[in-house]
Amino acid sequence: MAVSIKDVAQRAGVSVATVSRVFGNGPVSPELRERVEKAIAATGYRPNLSARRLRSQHSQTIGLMVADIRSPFFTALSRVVEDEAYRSGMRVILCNTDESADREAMYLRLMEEERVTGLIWAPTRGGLERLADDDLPFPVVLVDRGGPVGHHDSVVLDNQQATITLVRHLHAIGRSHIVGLFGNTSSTAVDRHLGYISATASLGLSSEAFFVAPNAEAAEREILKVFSRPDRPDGVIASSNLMLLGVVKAMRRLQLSTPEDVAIAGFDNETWSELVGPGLTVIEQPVGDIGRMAMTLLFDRLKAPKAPARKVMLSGRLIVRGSTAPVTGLVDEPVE
Amino acid sequence: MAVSIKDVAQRAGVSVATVSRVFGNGPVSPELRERVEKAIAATGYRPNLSARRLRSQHSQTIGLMVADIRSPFFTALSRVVEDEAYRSGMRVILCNTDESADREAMYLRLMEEERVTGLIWAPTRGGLERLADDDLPFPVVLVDRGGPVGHHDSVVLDNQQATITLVRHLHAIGRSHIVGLFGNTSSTAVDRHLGYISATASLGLSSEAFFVAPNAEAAEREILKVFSRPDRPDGVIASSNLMLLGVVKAMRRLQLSTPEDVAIAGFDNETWSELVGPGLTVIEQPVGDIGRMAMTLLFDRLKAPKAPARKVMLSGRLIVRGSTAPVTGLVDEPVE
DNA sequence: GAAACCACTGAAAAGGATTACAGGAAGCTT
DNA sequence: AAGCTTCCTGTAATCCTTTTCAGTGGTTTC
Repeated sequence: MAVSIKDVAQRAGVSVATVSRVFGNGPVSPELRERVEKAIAATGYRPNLSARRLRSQHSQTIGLMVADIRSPFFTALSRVVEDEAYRSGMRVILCNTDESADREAMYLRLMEEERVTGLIWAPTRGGLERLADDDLPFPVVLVDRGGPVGHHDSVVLDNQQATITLVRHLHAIGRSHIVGLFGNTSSTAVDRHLGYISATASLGLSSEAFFVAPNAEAAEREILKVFSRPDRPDGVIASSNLMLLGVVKAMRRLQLSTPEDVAIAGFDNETWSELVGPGLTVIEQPVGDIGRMAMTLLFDRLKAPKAPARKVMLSGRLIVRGSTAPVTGLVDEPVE
Repeated sequence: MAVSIKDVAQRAGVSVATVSRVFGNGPVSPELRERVEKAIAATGYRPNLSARRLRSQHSQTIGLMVADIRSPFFTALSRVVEDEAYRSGMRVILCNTDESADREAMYLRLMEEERVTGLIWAPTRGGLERLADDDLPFPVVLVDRGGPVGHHDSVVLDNQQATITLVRHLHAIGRSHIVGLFGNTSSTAVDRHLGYISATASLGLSSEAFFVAPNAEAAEREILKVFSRPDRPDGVIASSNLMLLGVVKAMRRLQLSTPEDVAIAGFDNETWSELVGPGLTVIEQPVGDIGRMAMTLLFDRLKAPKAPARKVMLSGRLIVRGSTAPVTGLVDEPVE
């Protein structure tokens, strides 16, 4: 049996309340405090967090639910959230939903059982819909994927604007047949698609969007299919990091060169983004700010449960690299 | 106040013991079971895990301590560990130590307070040393970084052999001046360095190793320094994924081409490894197997606390890509 | 028909902390 | 010197479950 607060109290010749107060910074005379601290050191006592949580009725735990921690954006996000949490003496429970609504539901139940203080969640579209009905016993901050501002706080990239920026950029370097490749599970893709539609329309460009599972393999397959048609696009915008990699792979497979034959761009900046092919043009998400803002929204919500929901949109930053470098002699200009 | 087991019992007209037994699959008559289940559904009751853990004296929680979840190997590892854990009804507490012994110590204390069932840990060299003294109240499985088989189970790549494979491969494509770049915090780097020494020696090659912080920036700086000297190496082996990216960056900066001027190779295969530069030659670690084996060792250890410690070594797989493609006309052969 | 057994069920005792409450000693005020 | 604070300290209740133990009623066995 592990040493409990009772053993420490006995050894220090004080009551358990006093030992507890030494931990909780309650009023304890210097003399007793020292005796207790000695007893703690001697016994190697460690407070039992389950007991503490049960009695004090707060778990000091927040949940983090994402599709897959291996997706670079979520990797970075989780690191920020964990750091912020530990800094405030909180613990994080991480769940990978794999974009499955069933797993989301299962993990939501787990969150309830853990009595989490709050949840930071990048929901699927299905999960988002269900969330409207369910009312959960803890505050939820949606992250990365928000939907319209409704019952819950959220912090997302300004996806629409970011995609408009990408389309405009491709247009500016002389591309006119730009296809969009989007994920088929998240609201993020919906917003980015909206931006794509709006930008192509306002520039008088053709508009053609494809929705696939948000991973490299599906993206590669789809692009291979699209590019097997006679009228080849000269630009591709991919809605995520991994999908962009799929596009690059497809280009290799088709022996098309970037940016000469096709200019490509996407989302999320990583260490390797500048090293893939001629360097990938991307919208960099301020993932640190997103994570910290999510935590801030969560803590604010805990203080003011009734305050109106807030939706925070952060802007992305366009990083231009070789994959969208201007190519002279393209399109109308005759090649020498 | 949330609904507790008492409320459910009352509503179902049974004792709390019966409700508890419904969850624990104890003996309950079909009739009562149904009444209880109805009451659970009606009240939306969720068992309180803190109370359960306190009473039943097992936390169903395992700790996972790694340097940084953003390091690709650890990202993948954490995903495997989480999956396996949830499959067995366990939860995972993830900690990022940033290679700091202080943070390791701090998180070890946290693990004790959480009463974790066991810990999977990629320790720093300092942490490994301290571990010999400390005796922790839960089993520890070392992963990725093992040191000599001592008091604890471990599962690691056969780092020495893997590095020998890399050196031999570079030699086989005609490189003779191969430098090694290793991390300065982990035992992994020590083992890889050993392999490097042994391979270069047995092949009669020069041997020159550099130890830096295990990230892209430090690696890039070091390589820039090394390559500013008159006698330029024609091969580089980097001890991790991120360091290899640093090497690639340095090559770009120096305007050296790969593999013509310098062949480079490293560790860990990622989605983007084949897309960086001409494709990166790497040793792929069986990270899925490593994670699952770690869990297996942990569970075995729980069953047999006194059994002798086991050290499992798994072999890596060499994936040859463009960064070490044979170049005709190199070295001795005259260029036409 | 008594004994043994079986399958359930409930009352009550943990499990290890926090915290409301009350008490005691010392220091101040009047 | 009585009365009031102030500052510590200890007692005991409480958080929500699981689990032991002691039935209870019914069935089988001899």
